[in-house]
Amino acid sequence: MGWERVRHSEIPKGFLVERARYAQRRIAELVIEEDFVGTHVRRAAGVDVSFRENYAIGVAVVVDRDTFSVIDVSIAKTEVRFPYIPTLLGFRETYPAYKALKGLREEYDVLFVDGNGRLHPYRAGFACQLGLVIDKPTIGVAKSLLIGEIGNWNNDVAPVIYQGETIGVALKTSPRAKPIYVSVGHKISLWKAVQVTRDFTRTGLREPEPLRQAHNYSVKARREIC
DNA sequence: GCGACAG
DNA sequence: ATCTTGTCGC
Repeated sequence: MGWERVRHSEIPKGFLVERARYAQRRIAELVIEEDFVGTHVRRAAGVDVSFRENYAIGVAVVVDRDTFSVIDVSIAKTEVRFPYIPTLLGFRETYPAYKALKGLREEYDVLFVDGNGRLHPYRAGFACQLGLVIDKPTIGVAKSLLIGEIGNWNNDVAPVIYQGETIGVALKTSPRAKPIYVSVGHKISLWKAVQVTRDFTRTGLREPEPLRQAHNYSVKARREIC
């Protein structure tokens, strides 16, 4: 390492990228890739964050697996405190996402996060950061590839390899759509994460329902609350 | 050094 | 992510 150029202008005073990397190395050590989810995953939460002017709107929902219905919604508004910088997404979105999740009244077995988990240059993406804070099984789902190369497809799945290691999976949930990228956030194995993602994705739709719903509510909330 | 780069 | 209307197609 040694060099790191990052958009400097919008970074808050006192924030050192070097310290963020230190935190990420620590996060990477703390993440657990073993399954803490039971065989029956009945409820999943999903979080999404949208922005408007200098505000971030975090939305969390809980979805029932059998009916795909939304049984709880929580919305939180915070001030934006950090710019968007690839590989540092967690420092921008963890706080609003956390606040939204804390507002949920219903329980959930697993959490879906809109962004990568271990599929990150330091193996410490947004989903890992949030997963550790929430301390629940967490799955990262990104809509485009941040790093790595896609290996051989086996039906609808392909490993995402980075530095010789499979740290994510490309998943074609819908035949025509581009794949989504699944990776471990916390307390779950990669393969269980893929299975649960499948279980919560409605046929014909690209994203798992908790994330789709969280995003929908997030778009609505942005114009009603701001 | 160049280019790429989750949301 | 956000700024934005209609429009082509299943």
